[in-house]
Amino acid sequence: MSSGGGGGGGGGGDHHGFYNHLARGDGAEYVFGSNSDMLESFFFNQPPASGGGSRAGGGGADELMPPYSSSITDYLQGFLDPSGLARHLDAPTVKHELSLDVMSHDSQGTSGGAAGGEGAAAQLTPNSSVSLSSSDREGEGGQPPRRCKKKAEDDVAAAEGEEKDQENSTKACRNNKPKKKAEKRQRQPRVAFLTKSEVDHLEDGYRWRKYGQKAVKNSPYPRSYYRCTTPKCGVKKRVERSYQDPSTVITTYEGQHTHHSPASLRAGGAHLFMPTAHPLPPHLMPSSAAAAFRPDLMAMMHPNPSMFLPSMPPPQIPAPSPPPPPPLQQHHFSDYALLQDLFPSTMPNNP
DNA sequence: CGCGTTTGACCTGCGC
DNA sequence: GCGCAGGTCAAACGCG
Repeated sequence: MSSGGGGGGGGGGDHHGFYNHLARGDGAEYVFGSNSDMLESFFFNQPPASGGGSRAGGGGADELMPPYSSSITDYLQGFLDPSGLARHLDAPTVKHELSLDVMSHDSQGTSGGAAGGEGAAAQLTPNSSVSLSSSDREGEGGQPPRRCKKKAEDDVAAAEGEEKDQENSTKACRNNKPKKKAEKRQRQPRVAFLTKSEVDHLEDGYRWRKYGQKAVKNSPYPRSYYRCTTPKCGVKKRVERSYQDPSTVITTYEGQHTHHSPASLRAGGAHLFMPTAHPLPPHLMPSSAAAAFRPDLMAMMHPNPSMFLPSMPPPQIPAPSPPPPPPLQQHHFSDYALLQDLFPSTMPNNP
């Protein structure tokens, strides 16, 4: 509904390279990346299935990892859902993935973010400093107190044509809602993905229920809010389209699943799926980790002309002597340019 | 009928 | 304190 499906297309531009940016001050931020060009890069930078097999290599990433290695590992272990990966790869609308951004939020991140992709954009500054919080105001599966029902009142009011009474009763009811002022709203760590896709809601192996949609300031594309439908699982995700690059979908996950992916269970892949709770879609894992686990699937992820957007430069047909992969730093810079392009308000001019 | 989406209203936090 | 914008709720609605 919302976005007219990738129609905007255009702005794509040069979206090569990958992100492996990690930053920490008092908080954590990770930006992994993935696209067709960077698959090899992941291989270059990290041994498959090594302890941090899922880490993004290169740069100063490694030295930044230790404090968060467990979290990252947990996240990325969760990526290893072959069924989800396979299904994702089967989806014709998904062109390729651009990045994932593991971020943590405290209450500061809940509002007032940068215009446009707040979730992802607000955390893309390399020097950002956000505390890692693992609690949520809704607690483990605990929903906030529900508001009183309004329907009965509405019906009665409508029947009697007493709009004022309805309004009063509604407001009075809301006033009865206990307000937890002392408990500051806290967020669970978030993970944002930038995904090249024509569809907003990407299949990720979990079942989601949409519970809201909001217009995003300075963006023609609305933001959709989803919640995991599994009982006691409070994982949420937000899906929005980048207004700078309409072909890019920003998916932000919040919380950790307390269950396996239904898709992985159906596909009999549970044995491959690490039991670690995590919020991330299995198909959005760093490619090297995927390859380490499923080399067969990895082959599917290599550049394929049919998987490129019109705006994407045509894939290089391997010449008899294929050119060596570009230096890693080159990826870094092109990626940073992309991030600047996507989130100009949050990216410093120079890395 | 069950489940998921749509949509308007309301809540909440933050900046000015 | 006020206004704005993000986030959430829940009735209404649609679909299989």
